[in-house]
Amino acid sequence: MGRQRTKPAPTPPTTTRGRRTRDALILAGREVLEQQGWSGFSPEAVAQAAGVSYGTFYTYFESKDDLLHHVVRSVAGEMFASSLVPTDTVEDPYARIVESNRLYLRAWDQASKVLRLADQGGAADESLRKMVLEIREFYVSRAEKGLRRLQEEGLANPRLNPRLTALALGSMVEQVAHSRDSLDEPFDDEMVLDHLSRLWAAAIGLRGAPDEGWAGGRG
Amino acid sequence: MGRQRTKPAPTPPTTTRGRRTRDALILAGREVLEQQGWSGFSPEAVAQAAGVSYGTFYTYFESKDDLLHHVVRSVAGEMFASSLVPTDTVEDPYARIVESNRLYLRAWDQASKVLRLADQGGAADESLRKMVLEIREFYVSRAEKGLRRLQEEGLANPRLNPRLTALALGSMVEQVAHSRDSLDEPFDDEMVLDHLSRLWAAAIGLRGAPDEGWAGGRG
Amino acid sequence: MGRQRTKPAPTPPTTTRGRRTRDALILAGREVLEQQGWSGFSPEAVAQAAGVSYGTFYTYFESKDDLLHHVVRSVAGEMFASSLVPTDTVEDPYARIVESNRLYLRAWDQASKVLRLADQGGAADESLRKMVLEIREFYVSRAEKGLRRLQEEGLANPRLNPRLTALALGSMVEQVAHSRDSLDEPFDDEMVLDHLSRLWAAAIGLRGAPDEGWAGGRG
Amino acid sequence: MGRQRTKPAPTPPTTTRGRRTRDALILAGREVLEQQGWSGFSPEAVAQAAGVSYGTFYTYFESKDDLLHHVVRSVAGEMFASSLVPTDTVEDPYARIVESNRLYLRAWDQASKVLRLADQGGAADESLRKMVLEIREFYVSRAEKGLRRLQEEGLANPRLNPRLTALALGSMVEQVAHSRDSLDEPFDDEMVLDHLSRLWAAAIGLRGAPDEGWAGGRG
DNA sequence: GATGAATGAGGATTCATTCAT
DNA sequence: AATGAATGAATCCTCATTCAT
Repeated sequence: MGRQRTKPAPTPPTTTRGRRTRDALILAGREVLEQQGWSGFSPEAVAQAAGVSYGTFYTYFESKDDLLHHVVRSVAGEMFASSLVPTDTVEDPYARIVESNRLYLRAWDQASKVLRLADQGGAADESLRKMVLEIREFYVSRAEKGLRRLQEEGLANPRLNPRLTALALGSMVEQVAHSRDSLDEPFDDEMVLDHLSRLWAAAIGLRGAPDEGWAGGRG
Repeated sequence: MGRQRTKPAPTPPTTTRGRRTRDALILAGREVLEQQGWSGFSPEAVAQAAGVSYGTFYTYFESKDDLLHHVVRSVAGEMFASSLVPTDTVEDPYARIVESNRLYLRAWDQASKVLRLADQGGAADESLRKMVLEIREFYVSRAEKGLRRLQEEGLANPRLNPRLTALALGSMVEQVAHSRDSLDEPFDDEMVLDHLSRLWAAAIGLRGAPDEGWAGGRG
Repeated sequence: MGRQRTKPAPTPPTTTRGRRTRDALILAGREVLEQQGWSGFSPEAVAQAAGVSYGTFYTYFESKDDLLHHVVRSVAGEMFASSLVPTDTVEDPYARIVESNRLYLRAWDQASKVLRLADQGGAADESLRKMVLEIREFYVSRAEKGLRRLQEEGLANPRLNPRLTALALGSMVEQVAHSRDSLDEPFDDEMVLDHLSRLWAAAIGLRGAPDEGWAGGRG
Repeated sequence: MGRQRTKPAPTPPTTTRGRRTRDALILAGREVLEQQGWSGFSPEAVAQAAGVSYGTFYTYFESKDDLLHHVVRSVAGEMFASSLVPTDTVEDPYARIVESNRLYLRAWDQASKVLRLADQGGAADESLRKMVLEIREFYVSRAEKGLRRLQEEGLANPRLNPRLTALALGSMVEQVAHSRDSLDEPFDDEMVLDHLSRLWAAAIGLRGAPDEGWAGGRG
């Protein structure tokens, strides 16, 4: 008797004002998450940070988790967008590594807080974890392809497993990006980028890398 | 003059039975944390996992946070303990890198879940974050010293900043240890250890490393 | 730097409905306290007495103690308000004593339960005790001034310390007001008021008091 | 089938050691109550104050309330004991008032904290309230008898209701005894006793009282 | 759409009391 | 008789979500 009353899933806003409020909430959610972590991430705090009242939150989002998804998706989207910069035009392999790392470093710098949180999941949410894995996969497989090509061209150590190597070196960049702001140490951006790139190049035995045969020739 | 009604911080158990219960709670806390994350980490769940009633929880710990501290401290203690294995007896530099990585990898494998959670802090607890940083620092500075010595002996690339390099390569190992179990991929332990060590050695330009002059001589 | 995660002190209600609910809770708190004492004074009981759910309690009060403060403040406010009745228009000193006592008696009658409880403090709360002391002080110092004037006019025994005397006689009235309802005895209001006033007047040796030279002459 | 298992009501201790422990607990209970009020009055706190372990508490007392009864009974007993000092030997009525007040004041000084607490009852315990009333009654009826005799002898105002008057003046003394230590003011014991007695005497119109016809004769 | 008051299930904590040693 | 660990019902409080205006 009577229709099953499910919660009226918030519809996308139709007015400009609605869209603006919605975007403000997503942005505020991200900020709260970055600055206060899980413990501060409440609908109330987010609404307040966005400058709207508590009730408005539920005008746009089904639940707290719903907002979280939108936040993560937004961050992920940003990462993908930033990675679309074409690096293939660069000819020099080492320069390409530097550019890749620059992008990866910058992207993780922005996103690491939110993505790490998503990785461990408030409610052990599988779909969030997946999203994070997809992002990693995107970068890792790009690095893997790059390495494989270099190996084929005889410019990199062919004895390395491209997948595992890409994973390890990507891990290096990601973790440095993340832990950098926990440090007291004053490594400036360029120095970090320079070292990561040189370590990366040397690790894969890149021909023509800056540190190749660092002592001016081998024995 | 206003008397301070502080909660009487639980005293350490005096009997054997007490100590056993307490230890069981810490262990159970760790297991719950590893298996269920924040969301499952409740005094009740921990007490149940330890096979005691939840009232007993408060016989030994002031609060949920108090237990968390003890869990983290215990994990940290384990990491330090495992690192005390003397590697200095090994003569060959590359073998030493392998051994170091084996230990680090194994240690993080055990501890990474708890430590990552602590890093992001349930209650944004500063002291927990510090504990995690201390652990990292311990390993990083050990790697730093090792690298510095190799540089002095002319066995590693002297143009690398030892601190930053140690940080980056340590990050690589830590992050691989952590992300390994999120992966579908079947890289076995020895293969991972082998690659990480070779990448590490190549990255610092170690003389006599397995991949040195990987193509049997440079063009 | 360690961010302080303080509970967001409930904001005063902005709407009429809110204010009504809040007031109802304070009133209910007082009733519960009067009728059931400490042991019945729970957020749940108060909310129920106010006809709202217990969650609502925390919309307006930080804690049980917070409500207690508001209740006491409200009672205290009432006492002060009731004391603002001008008695200075009355010319006859004895009539003035009677009026003062009538007010004091009535005020304590209303308030004594709550104030006694506050005096002994659920949480040994210093600020509550202070509030009670302030109320006493208000009445005592008023009586003190009255007595001093009578002494100056030669209408009261000048050998009495005005402060100590006011304290003692005020104590008499307060304690009678309080203990009256513990008694089985059927002293009606007017009789009590009459006796207290006559005792008071006689105690300070008021000229022209009802019982002055009670036997129609000494000697 | 088997006896009804009621809790084995603690038997009075048989050994000297047992009696000593028991007494220590009652004394400790009183001290805790005086110093910390209800909120601090826990079996654990009492046991600790008595220097025994928590469990021992229940060797001697059925429950927390049981101890409370014993404490109150002990305080009451002390009050009664102190009142047994014979004052009837004193001939001068005013001197007798002074002596009575001295005893009452001293007795309440000791006992007021505990008795006030008992009066309001942790668990609204009727029997405790009764005990307090009995104590008051004891003193009040004694004062009442004294007043009645004085009235019969033509030494006090016969128009006063002896019962109500005794109640009021007893209230004065009791309340002053209680509130004295809340005060900042430095009224010394003798001064307080002196004023209370003179106010009392004047209030009942005692012939031959110190302040009778304070101005050296009436109109 | 927006608001903020209201809701109550769920989680943390206390503490009087019991029990095994 | 003494000890102190163990128990769990009762209590305080939180916070995601709903609702009346």
